Amino acid sequence: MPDTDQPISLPEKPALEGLEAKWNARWEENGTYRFDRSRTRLDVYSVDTPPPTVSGSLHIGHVFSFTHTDIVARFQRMRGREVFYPMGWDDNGLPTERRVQNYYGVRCDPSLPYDSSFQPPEKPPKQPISVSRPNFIELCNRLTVEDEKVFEQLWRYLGLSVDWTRTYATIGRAAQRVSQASFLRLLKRGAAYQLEAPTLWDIDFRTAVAQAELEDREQPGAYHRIRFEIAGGPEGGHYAGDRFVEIETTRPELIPACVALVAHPDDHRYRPLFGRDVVTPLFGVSVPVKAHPLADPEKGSGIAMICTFGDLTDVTWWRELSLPVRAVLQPNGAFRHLTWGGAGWETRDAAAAQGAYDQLVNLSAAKARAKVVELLQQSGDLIGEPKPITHPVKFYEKGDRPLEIITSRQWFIKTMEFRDALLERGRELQWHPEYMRHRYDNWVNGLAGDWCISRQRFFGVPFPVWYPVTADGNRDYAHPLVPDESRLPIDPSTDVPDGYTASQRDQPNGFAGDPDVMDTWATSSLTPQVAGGWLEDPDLFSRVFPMDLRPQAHDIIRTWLFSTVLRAELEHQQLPWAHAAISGFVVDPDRKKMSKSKGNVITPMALLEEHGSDGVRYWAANGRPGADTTFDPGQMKVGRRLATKILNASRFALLQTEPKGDVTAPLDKAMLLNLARLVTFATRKLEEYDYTSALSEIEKSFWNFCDDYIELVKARRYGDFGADSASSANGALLVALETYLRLFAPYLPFVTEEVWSWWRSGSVHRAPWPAAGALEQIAGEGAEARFYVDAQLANGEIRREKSLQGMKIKTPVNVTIAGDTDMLNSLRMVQLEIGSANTATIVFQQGEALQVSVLPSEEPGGSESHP
RNA sequence: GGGCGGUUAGCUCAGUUGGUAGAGCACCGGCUUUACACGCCGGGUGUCGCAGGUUCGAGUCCUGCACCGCCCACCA
Repeated sequence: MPDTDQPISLPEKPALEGLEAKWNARWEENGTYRFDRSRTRLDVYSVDTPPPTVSGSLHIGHVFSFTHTDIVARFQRMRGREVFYPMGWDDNGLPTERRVQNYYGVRCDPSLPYDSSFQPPEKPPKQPISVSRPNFIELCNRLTVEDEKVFEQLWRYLGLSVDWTRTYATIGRAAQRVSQASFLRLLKRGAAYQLEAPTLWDIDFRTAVAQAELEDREQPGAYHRIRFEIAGGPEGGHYAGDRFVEIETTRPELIPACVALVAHPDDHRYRPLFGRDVVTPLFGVSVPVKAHPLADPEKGSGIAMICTFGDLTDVTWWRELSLPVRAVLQPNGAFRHLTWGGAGWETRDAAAAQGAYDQLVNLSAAKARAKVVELLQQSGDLIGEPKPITHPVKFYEKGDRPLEIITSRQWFIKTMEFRDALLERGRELQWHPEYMRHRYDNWVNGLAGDWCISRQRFFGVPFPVWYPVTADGNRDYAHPLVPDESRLPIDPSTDVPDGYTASQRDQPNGFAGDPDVMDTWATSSLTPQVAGGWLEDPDLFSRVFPMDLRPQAHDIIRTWLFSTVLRAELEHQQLPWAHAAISGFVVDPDRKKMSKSKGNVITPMALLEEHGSDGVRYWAANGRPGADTTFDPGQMKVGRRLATKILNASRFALLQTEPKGDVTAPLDKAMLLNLARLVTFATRKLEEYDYTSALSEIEKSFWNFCDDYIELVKARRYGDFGADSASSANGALLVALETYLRLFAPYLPFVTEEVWSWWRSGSVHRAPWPAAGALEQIAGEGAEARFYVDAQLANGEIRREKSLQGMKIKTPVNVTIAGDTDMLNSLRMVQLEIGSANTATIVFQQGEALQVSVLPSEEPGGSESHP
């Protein structure tokens, strides 16, 4: 029997308004969600929270998926696990960099020393001020702190049961320290390395990008059919008598970068040419014709031009066929100056080549293409007209122009040699839903190279290395200088390596800092280590790692999820978490992903204020793991109605609690048995991360409880049939109320806490999750679930008949119920309640199926329904 | 090109191991029932994407196809 362990205090007219503010204040005051670090790993349930990007704004999709995590966290907390639920802010990376530049009117110049007295002007100046990287980071911290306050306010209002003393930022000290230390350890073990190699390059951001950040976009282009002269004239094979071989390309501007032609080894058309040279049009460079199985005889003319570099296939061919490099593009995407005729640029006519090439210098790829086409037409080397096509082109996901491939020095983390281990980890991980595993497998199987983690940007975690500068002023990349781990985090643009003085920076026989920063994912791939205090607090780390849950969206499986698995494999040789719960997107009614602009039109806060946090959470809870869910204010209204119903039903249950005693009435016992079944079902579903199925059953059961059980038990509860049956009803009502409040608590934290406070001390969110066994015990001997089920069935039939006959609920009636022996035996146990609820006099009749007939009676009903 | 998911009432979605199609919303009718009009009672609505197959029986299993969405792919 639940105790009203404090005097019951019921509001006259309970309402949902203001519950968010009221309870957030109490939860904060009482430390309701504070993590108790004295608990051991087995008792802990730890969550690797996704840090939202702070430079944008939170949208409805965030509210959606973060609610899912919170439901799971609250459930686990009530199950007795100590929940480690931190919150991170992703303020590291390009988006913040751009925002800070515009907001303060500054530009980062990593060559400048730190200026501790620097203050940005009131208004951003027209001419941006150059500041050092540490100054820049200070400004980023200053601005993001403001944004993070707004985010935290929204999360609190939504009711996330986060421990707000445990926040971290991806640009914060802890994250930098962890990122740098992990990097240094990888470097020491040879799992991180530096390489000068062709790299995917964004010409606008002027930085390398990783495979995971690519996306294909359909772009208009054209096949250009171009002839190459066969060196040494016509001879043999298919090409007997031909002076030329024709290729097709979408990038004719790269002819000056051409290093070979390639065809499939089995392609009989081109076999005679293998081993021979051809001459590039316009530039007169002799290049070999090579054979390689990647060449597709079906594509174009079946023979392709290899340039350094037009696409990733070029890189493969270049590497596997050991071809030279002829680089023509600069980091900004424009053609560079170069002199023809020298080493590597041999041509049979240097003057002609120079004359053609000089017309391309400083042009973008698109403009150079038009110019080359013009030149090819003049020279007669373009065969026919270009054929327009649309084809997929690789872009940086945040970029506006196609990526180029440019040779540069970059840091990599080894991934290719761990591919099998990573696939195995993917199998070990428990995915929710299961099928999301395929995305991971797909990605790992498709990995094309090691992970490029360096970015030629400023606002990120710096690489904690310097290079010795030789006597002749060159950097000695082969022997990087690294700090001791205890010095971390460091910024090599201002900090000085051990054994050197600041005056030796960039001097002969001195040192130079690595200018690059790490990719955002190189830091956020370490969120379990950052949040769990890997280096700062090993004791804490041992209590929370490996974590239980990684919640995230499916679009970043290839980035965040994959890279976190990789880092944990490299660092700890184990999975970073046991479960991954993948949430879907919020889509608008046209099945399109909700755009940011749309999300901004309906701000999350406005939704929460209109429908209440519990209402919005209810809608979110209807989105199963992995399923895209339609934005639907209608569901939020339904959720709000449910919350209101909980207020009112609870008020009814608590309005009169005396006399209160053991549960003895068959209907009451049966109701509790059914509740026990619900608890069993909901618990199983929640353990399986199927919070949606659990909620829908809890909700269905609760509405039945309100509309059927409460109506059936009302007269008895008011004392119409004596104190004993009233005390059973009161006892059962309180048990049921307590159970429903706990079942709803993970979903509707505000209304359940409010009602809990009317009659119980402490927080419902720290109360134990209901146990089916306890309910069965209260129901006791002789309880049978079907009494409740049959009572609802018969009650429904009588209501329907009365409604169809146009009667009022209170119209007295004579009811004949026919049914088989079992049914009649069952209904006799609840005859009193069915009769009183319908003002009916009931007669039973042996029959086959349940059949109910209703006739109006002359006398006031009810009295004759006494047993 | 490869993979994954979806296609069930006007809308949003459930349909557990194959056994006569469900819920909510919306809509319509009725109800001042002392917890609740943010309520209560009742009502109609479906060739379960298409075509085959297995089975006594298929929304559910198998095969193929179509459409929608997403992921991946070396894109000359």
